[in-house]
Amino acid sequence: MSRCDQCIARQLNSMKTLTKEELKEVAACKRTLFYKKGEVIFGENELLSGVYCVREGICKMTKLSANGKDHTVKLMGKGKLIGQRSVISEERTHLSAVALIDVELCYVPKDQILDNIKSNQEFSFNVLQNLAQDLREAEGDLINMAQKSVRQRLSEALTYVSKTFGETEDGYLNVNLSREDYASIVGTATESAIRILSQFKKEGLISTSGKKIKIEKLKELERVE
Amino acid sequence: MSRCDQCIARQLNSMKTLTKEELKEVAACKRTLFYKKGEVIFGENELLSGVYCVREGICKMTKLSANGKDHTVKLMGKGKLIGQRSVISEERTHLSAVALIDVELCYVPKDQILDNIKSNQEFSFNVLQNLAQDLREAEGDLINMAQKSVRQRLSEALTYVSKTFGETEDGYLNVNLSREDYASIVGTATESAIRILSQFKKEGLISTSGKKIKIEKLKELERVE
DNA sequence: CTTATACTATGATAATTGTCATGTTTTTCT
DNA sequence: AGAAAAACATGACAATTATCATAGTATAAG
Repeated sequence: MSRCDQCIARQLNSMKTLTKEELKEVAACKRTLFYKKGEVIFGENELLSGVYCVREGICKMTKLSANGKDHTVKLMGKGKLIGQRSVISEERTHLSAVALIDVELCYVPKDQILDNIKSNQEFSFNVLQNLAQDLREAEGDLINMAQKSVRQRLSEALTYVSKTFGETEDGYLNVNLSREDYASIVGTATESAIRILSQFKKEGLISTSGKKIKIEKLKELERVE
Repeated sequence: MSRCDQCIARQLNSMKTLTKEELKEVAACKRTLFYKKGEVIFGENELLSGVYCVREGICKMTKLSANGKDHTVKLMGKGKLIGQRSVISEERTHLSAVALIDVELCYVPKDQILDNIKSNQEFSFNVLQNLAQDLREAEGDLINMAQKSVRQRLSEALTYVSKTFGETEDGYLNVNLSREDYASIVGTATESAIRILSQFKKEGLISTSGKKIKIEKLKELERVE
């Protein structure tokens, strides 16, 4: 049982507004969990008894479709709280959470979260603002899906991964997702994602080395139509 | 300046948790507004100084796309609070609000809302739950957009309108949207929406009289692929 | 009532995207 | 290192959806 007050991940979400006392309580009841790439944290339609704070790594939130493929609704990196929505609305999960790469998570029982929402006004308002932000992003994604081509969406996925998870010294994306992962994020067939990445390569917008991707011309990639 | 405590619309949202005293304050500062079909309540990228509660009618929340068409993200019927997200996250609007049919709205200054969020814990938690619910719906819509065909999405739009806004005695939808409205909701070209509605007619799933639509075989319409 | 305007309808065609098949390359495991 | 598995790549073709053109129909305004 480690302390929470110096956790970097905590600084990135609503828990930054908790008092020292409240943090001690969280630290006392939390558990640290490790999942390997591909492991399932929870599935669809489950009842959660707590939320998971991403300390290290990235999870994907996915929904299985009728045809057996799954769509990645969003990626959760360091500091993101997984399961918050379900816990707050007291509903079953409608997405599953899967480790996209190896992850370290802190599990916090839901009562700990709900109690703080009821007692700490600053915390509560911060959660509210975060949810509002999430809602804005979800609506933005919806509009992108409705109005933009696969090509545009894939170019945005690449720049998103670059900006959110960074690049190595030699310019490659820090996180190496498979073509299938990209297809699932963009909402297209894996072959289509592969084809368009090949186009981007031919056009000099990106280059690859194995499954590693380097963005060569960011400005032009962002202007793709 | 009318009273709020007996307003039906209020019962449908977080304001149902306000105390009599708080409601009096809201009643004292609110203004009732009327917009005709097609009139704009606010545009994209605006700063809002309050929220709008739908007392009567329906508004659509839309986003203009690069090609000049706009996409309808959601419909706001009786009791829905418009602008709540922007006010809470203290950001500019990213959608515009337009009267889909004639509407009557109550405008409530944002301080009135924010003050109640800070002082009334029950209200605050209710707003939180509503936002969580909205987020769930937005993610659901995103997945539908990614995974379902235009035909499926249109059939869902029809059943949604039927269930949400009801039907007349003779079975026609209470709200008569244009084909263009449906296209905007479904995220397709107007011609495609028209074509598919024609197919539905031929298949006996719906019938029409002028622009009025009647769902003939709900179960089968819901099973459309 | 009639004329203008907006909405609905449908055909023809093009563009985008998905599916299936097949082969190559890369990674992983022993 | 070598075999097996997974991921990547690409062609051929099918299905879906968008776009353009054109015409009919309903609705509102004068």
